[in-house]
Amino acid sequence: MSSTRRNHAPTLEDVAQIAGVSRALVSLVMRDSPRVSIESRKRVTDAATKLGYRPNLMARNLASRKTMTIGVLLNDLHNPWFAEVTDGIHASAERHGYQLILASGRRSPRLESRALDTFLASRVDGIIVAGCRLPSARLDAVGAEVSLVSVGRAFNKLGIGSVTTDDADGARMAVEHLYDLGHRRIAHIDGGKGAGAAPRRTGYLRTMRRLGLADDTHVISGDFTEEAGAHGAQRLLRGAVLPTAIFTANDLSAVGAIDEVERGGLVVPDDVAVVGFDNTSLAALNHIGLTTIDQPRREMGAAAATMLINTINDRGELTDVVMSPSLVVRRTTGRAHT
Amino acid sequence: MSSTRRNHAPTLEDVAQIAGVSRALVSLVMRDSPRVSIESRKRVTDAATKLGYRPNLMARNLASRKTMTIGVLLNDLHNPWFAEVTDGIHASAERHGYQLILASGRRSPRLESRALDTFLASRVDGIIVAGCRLPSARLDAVGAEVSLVSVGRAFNKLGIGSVTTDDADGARMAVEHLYDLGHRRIAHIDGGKGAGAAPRRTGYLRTMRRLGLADDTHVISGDFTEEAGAHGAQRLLRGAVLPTAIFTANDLSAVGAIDEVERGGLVVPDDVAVVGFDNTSLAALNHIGLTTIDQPRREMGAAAATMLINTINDRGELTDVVMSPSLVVRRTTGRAHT
DNA sequence: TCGATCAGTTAGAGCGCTCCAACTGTAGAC
DNA sequence: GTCTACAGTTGGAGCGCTCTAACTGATCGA
Repeated sequence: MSSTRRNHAPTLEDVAQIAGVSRALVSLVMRDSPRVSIESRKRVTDAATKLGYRPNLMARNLASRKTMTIGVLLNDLHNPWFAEVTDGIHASAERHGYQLILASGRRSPRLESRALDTFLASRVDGIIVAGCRLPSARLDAVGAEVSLVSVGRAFNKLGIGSVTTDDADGARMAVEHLYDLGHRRIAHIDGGKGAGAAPRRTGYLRTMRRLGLADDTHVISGDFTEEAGAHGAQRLLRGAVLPTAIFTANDLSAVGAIDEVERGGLVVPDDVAVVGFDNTSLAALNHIGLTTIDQPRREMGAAAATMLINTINDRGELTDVVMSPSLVVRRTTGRAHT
Repeated sequence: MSSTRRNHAPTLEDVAQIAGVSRALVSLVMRDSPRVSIESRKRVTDAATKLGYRPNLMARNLASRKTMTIGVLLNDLHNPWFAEVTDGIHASAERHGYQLILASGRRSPRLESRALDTFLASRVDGIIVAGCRLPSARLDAVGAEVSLVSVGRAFNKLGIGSVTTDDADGARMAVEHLYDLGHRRIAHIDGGKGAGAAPRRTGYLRTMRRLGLADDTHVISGDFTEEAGAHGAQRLLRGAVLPTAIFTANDLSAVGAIDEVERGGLVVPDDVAVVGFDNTSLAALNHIGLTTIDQPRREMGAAAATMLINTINDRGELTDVVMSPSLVVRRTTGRAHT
């Protein structure tokens, strides 16, 4: 063991003693209270730096009954979407003086649930769940104890806020974009039970019907992974009638699908066009150049954090915010040649 | 505000009162002490579930003077490397009963430093920094207060542990692989001051020299980003003598470089071969198929966590662990045609 | 029968901080 | 000169828990 490691970190008491003032005064200085004289302040800060004093958050939070931190539950650290949403949360939280503690659910509802327990035990002031797969009832229970906002999945329930993109409308844009390029046989590889998958699927179906393409409708089930995209594309390639375009539930699946299509000897976008969803950094990689539906990920994160913080401070209500998606055209879509 | 939100969470005291026992007994039950009678245990747990009691971690940690949590500082949530290392840390921490709190440095030393302050204020039992860019002196100061392990960057200092890959050896493998394929003019787009960049650069230089290619040596400065890769490739394409192969400091740069090469009308790997470093999920995307140097990312994370936890419990020392890289050949390298 | 032993339980003193009410002393009002 | 006002400071009670030492009855051997 490092013998240089301090056994007992200095406390308020120690600082007070050195500075020759009361504990309460040191506490005031530490919290930047305006009603401390200049000289007292200096004596205290001098003593504090001399000792290397650092307020103990546990004690502070226990005494003040608030933590100024919000817990953020990320479903999957591997998907860039979460990193981008987190950036937005970070920005807003920082502006309001809140800290973040992150937890990864690693795509497992069990771990997600455990992380929420930890948040509750730590008495965070609020919780944001991103792309969470937990059943609604579980979130209700959590929401009853602390303010909670969900990003990427709507709940439309009192007591739980949400920030989502209009997924159905995004799907509409994707389909219409392909339609405008002359595509008719447009298939959809969906996201199964993942956050936002259902409305994207419905949006696809509805738009196809409206465009008179009901007979060309084809939904293949997936789960937001690259593998699901590849597998879905494989099934399409084996089918009797090849689609001229594929709309996938997210970017990762799109990448998987593209690969499988190319592996089958076809060219994207000439033989098969592909549209993703999310516009993550993955889609933006020039080498991939994926046409996709943009979600304002940073803004969504920021909106969620702001709503949460306002609620915590009784300056607002938890609501369901829906943001607008937009089409980003890159190189995986082009005129239909068939 | 939700009127259903409980104003005061139930405490040990409340549970004790309902169960008709002392506070201390409830505390024992909550910590699964073996010396509580079956019936007492039942009365307490019944009372606890009835009240929806949840131990307050702040209070517990304050009283017990340990937190059973380790702080993990991730430099960049956007780079898949960090997600993969975190998976390993998670696994080990879980096995030892430790919790994780994550923080993102967002590629900014200032934010990294602030996150470390929060960790210290929260009195975490130990800290793991991944890909950290903070100056050595700052980490020394932190390491003096709490056990600290760095992943991806070695310090070779007492009081700071590290888990790294043999970056120089990885670079050797990359260069030798290209050499074996007949390449001679092999350029390197480096990672500047990023973690691990220096040994990779030296490894490249040394190997080139050993292979008698000192005159073909060409280092272009970069910073581990896609843009740096693209920019580096651009400079190479404009140069008098085109290299037949590029070895980049990491996968992200490799992707940027490939794109720029293809944009210049050249074909990878026929005209220019490319080797990355890290073997992140990005390289593994079939659509990219990047030949790269694999780091055992999960293992590195797990090793760091295990070392840290052992140190915390006085069962081990902080050391510098170096893991072995390995070559993963995919589709961005092939025989030299020139 | 008596003390020793032991399982089970408890009171009480903290952990390091915040918050409140109360205090001190100086300045200004009259 | 007294009274109020106010800036600056303080003691002490608590936040919800853990931990130590001590306590209470059984149980048991001699």
